[in-house]
Amino acid sequence: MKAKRATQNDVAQLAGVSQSTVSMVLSGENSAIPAETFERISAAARKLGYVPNRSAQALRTNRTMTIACMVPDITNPFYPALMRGIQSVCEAQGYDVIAVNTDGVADRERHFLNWSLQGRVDGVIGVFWTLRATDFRSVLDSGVPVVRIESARKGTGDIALDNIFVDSRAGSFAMVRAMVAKGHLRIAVVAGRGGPQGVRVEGYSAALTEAGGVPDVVLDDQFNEEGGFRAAQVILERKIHPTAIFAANDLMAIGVMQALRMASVNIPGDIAVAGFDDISAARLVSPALTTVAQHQHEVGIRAAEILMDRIKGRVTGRGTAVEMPFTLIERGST
Amino acid sequence: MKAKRATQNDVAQLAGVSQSTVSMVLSGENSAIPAETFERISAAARKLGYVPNRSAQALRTNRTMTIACMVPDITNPFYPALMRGIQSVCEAQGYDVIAVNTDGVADRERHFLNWSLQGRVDGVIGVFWTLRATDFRSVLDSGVPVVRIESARKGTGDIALDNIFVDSRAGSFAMVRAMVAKGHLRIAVVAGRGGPQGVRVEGYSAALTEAGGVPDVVLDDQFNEEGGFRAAQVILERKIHPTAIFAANDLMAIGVMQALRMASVNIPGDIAVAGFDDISAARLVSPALTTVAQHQHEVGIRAAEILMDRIKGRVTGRGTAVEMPFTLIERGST
DNA sequence: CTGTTAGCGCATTCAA
DNA sequence: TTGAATGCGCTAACAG
Repeated sequence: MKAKRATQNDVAQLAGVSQSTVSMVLSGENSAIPAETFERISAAARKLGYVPNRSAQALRTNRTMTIACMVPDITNPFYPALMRGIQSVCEAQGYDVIAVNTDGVADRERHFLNWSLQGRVDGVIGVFWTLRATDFRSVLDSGVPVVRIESARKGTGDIALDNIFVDSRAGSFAMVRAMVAKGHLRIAVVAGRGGPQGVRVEGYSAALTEAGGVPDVVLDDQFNEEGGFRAAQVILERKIHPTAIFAANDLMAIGVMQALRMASVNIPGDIAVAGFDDISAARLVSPALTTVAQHQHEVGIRAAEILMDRIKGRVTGRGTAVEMPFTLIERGST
Repeated sequence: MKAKRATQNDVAQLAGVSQSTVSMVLSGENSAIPAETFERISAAARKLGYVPNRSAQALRTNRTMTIACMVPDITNPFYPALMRGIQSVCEAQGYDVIAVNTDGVADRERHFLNWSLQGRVDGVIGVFWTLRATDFRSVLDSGVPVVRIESARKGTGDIALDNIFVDSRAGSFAMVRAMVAKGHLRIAVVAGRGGPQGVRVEGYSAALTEAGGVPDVVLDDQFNEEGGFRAAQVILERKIHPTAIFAANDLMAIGVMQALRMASVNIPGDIAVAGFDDISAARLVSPALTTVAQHQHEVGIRAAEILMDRIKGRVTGRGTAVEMPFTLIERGST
């Protein structure tokens, strides 16, 4: 067991050449290598089952050909979809994409961001809930680009931190306005504590106030179905119910729907429900969920393109902020 | 820009000690270091913003403190849940967990498995659709343990490949038998082509034949909602409909339900539907989906424990096969 | 207690 | 066209 892996040295010995020649050949540097030597070395490598050691390679070249996708919670379907978009771009350029869970907590966000300083990845695309622009300074200074996915336009000062965002506030605003247009005025909002949902609540409040309604915010610690479920129960316990509930993300909206269904509340007859994100489950629940699409796959693609531009040096200088569109998707739940 | 990162050498110089002393101190080897020196070095490190280079560390120690979770498709909610289980165990022991998408295709499965040979991870937990036990030989021989998550008991010969599985065939069998018990005999099965769903179809066929029914298998290339949706449409085009549809995973089942709903077919009145996996969406669709739970979170935990035992050398020798239980979950869809 | 020495496996310059 | 030499940043003997 524990056979040592073959190194270039082993290959060189077997092929009767020097290690550096092996390196040349196996690096694919076409240059000036006689077919005969080439063949001999390749054969030796194959015979020994030679596989390059990436740590050594990385140490030497300072490149890992790996991109990290850092997200709060991979079990939220929003993120896997994002990752797929990123992957489609990065892999086409020869980069592997790995995903890690930060749980949206400071320690872990910092921990994984540190990977960049440790030379483990060549670039980062991530959703960070606690880190601020300045937290990225050292990473960026060390030459590892970062693209941050945000929910509002953010300034990055003179830092080379790229932002890509969908304007969540505007999305919420539009959604709530649409609900108002349908005759709702008593609209409650259900959101997670912390995280990025503050701006969505803001948009909600603005639209509702504008229409003459009174904001009614119910928060829960969890951003998922459970949180939505609990929040909805809180709402249902009151004497007077809202005519509509807007959830700050689809997972919570689905939880809300479940609670309503359990309480035999008709959707959308008694209470309409809307969400945010347009995860794939949104159109599968019944009634299908009205929501604000963020087009996460496209966001991932665009983010990856921005990152690649930095990595390839096609873009330098201070960070950019790219806005991506949202779309109101009206389905049966409203 | 591109400030070079501080190395132990830089720290040593600033602290007026040798590089090896810095290594000792920063590696946390408590041993015999005077508090004074310790402080001086720590201060210097802090001042320079020293961060260890993991590539160098890995090259030297042959350990990365990283575990890879390799799955076919991270957008299938089954896998993120699995990953969470793995994470809970590995991180408690100081290992980071990363996730990668193999798409269940041979090239990519092999590509990522190769990571192990490249010294990028210390262990692998994965779901592999195309690789066979012998494909893991070289990786295992090189000292990187692999735990494979399977859908049936598999022999691993004398290879140190650990398996953990839920008996999918038995799960399907039980589910179909339960459907038969409810009076269904014309039961169609909807499954993806390739992948692991063959054994589920087997279990279905066995149970149905036993009851005197005739297997009716509808395949699609995709394992997700889309595939299920298409397959259901194929079924609905026929003159005679089944009274129940069993889908080889929940995603497909949800697609089936969507197709039925669109065709105004009552669930479960006209056609009952059942799935496999018990992803979290299963209890959120309407009617809630009857399914076979695989307890992916627990499977992840157990798999990680097995992996850690190997990594820590607590277990050696040929591979094991651990069976995990499934549970029939009856909900509104049947 | 701390410094010296020796690589880990590879890419790369410089000679030959 | 190939080889010898160097060092990436770090850990781990081994001396002192």
